[in-house]
Amino acid sequence: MNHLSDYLESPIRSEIFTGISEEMRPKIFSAGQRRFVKAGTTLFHEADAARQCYFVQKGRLKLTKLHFEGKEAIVRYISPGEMTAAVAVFKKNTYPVTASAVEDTTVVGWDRPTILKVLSDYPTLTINLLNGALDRLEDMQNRYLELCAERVEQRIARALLRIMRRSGRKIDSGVLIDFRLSRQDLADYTGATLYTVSRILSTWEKKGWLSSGREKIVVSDPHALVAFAEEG
Amino acid sequence: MNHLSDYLESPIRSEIFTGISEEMRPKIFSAGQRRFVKAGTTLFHEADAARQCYFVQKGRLKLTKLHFEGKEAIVRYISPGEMTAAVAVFKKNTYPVTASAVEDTTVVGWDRPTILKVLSDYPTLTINLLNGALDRLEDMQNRYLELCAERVEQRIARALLRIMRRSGRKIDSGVLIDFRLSRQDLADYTGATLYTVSRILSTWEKKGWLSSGREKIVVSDPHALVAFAEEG
DNA sequence: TTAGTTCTTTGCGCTGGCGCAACCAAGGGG
DNA sequence: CCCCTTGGTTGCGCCAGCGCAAAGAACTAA
Repeated sequence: MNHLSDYLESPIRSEIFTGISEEMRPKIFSAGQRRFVKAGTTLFHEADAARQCYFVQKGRLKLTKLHFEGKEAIVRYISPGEMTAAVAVFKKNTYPVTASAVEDTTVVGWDRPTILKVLSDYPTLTINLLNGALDRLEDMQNRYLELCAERVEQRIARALLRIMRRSGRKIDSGVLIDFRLSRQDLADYTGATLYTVSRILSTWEKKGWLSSGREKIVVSDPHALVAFAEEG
Repeated sequence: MNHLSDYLESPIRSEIFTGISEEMRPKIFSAGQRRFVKAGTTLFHEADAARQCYFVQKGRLKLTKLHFEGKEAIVRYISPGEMTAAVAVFKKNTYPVTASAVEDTTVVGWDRPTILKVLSDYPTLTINLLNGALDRLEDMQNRYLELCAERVEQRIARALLRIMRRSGRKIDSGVLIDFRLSRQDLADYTGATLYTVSRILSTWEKKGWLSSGREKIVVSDPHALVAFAEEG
């Protein structure tokens, strides 16, 4: 028997602070600036000069890349406890993505001189950052392979599972994805279109695998989705 | 007037050793083991325990990921002066990709304890590794966006340009891609099929943009390719 | 409550690109 | 030199998924 909670990750996983004692963390945070990002607004824009890197305390960020006409791809969602824009620390570059808040979000931001100081005080942090970058690289490579090798239906199944694992909340009827996620978002995340996503979710709803509303999805049978994603 | 050489990168770019004095480099190399990888053979396999990371001295590696039935995706080509499998250093993980030699290749490999020692002796190296990982992440994100937003023709154009920039050699008739690159390889690199790639290269050959033979491509009009890739 | 906006659903027709099949061309080993 | 393997080309049919259009549903502001 499979339990719904088997499909969820532990709520907050600040791998970034692994090896840093609890007492030190407030000191690190106080070196940065806390900032509130209202739902729907933008924290930083792709191609802007990268001045700060951020830690998400509460809420959720959406990282997107825009293609020159119209289409956008969702690169990743950032949950509480994760960092983003590490690029701002090490490269005198521009942001490679746009970060916007899916819901009201609070972040802590450090500018380059500050974070460099912090990193030299706590060398473990550099290693943790590198680990994070390697994780994201691997994740991206996996999604790239899926995009090459699988058809839309499978990719959507995987996307739902991936998002569910990181941002799912168990409720009576199944696992609720606990932020606003539209058909368009899922399409941008999987390289499909809004129409196709809508049609596929409809079929799955009829099969009883999930139930969905406006910008809301509850996965009621994750196991069926997994089976579907794995099968040929 | 555009010169062909405008489209090429400088031949060897060991960003990994930026900030490390020339005298030190032999010491770092001698801490590792030199290894010869015959064309067509495999240096390491996806999912094997990651024991060593590698620096390519000569030749060329192909990094691929295999999907469970059949299809494979080319994640990246590694040219002389670049490192790969940094994951072996920091994570007690498995390799996320397979590395095979496209041509006869020599690498230097370090196992975890050795490279950790080296890194603590030369802290700049850690930063350089992180920089490299961030570059590759960005590259992957770009290709992901392209795969979502563009059609095959454009992706193939971009792929050719990308490969040409890193591995092109100027000859009389244009820029020669200086390793064996089959239609299948290009297809695996762009998420297309062998047939489609073949058809597209044929059309471009008729237009005079390139000339190609068995596992060989010479781009004679890079500018036309750029224009094609950029246009809608 | 109403009007306006934003998100979703679904029918329908179209097409980019896949993939088979059959054939051609270039190496390479003996 | 010939044979055999490996890679490339091209015609043909097919279908997954796109994208328009039009209607419906849910939220929002006034």
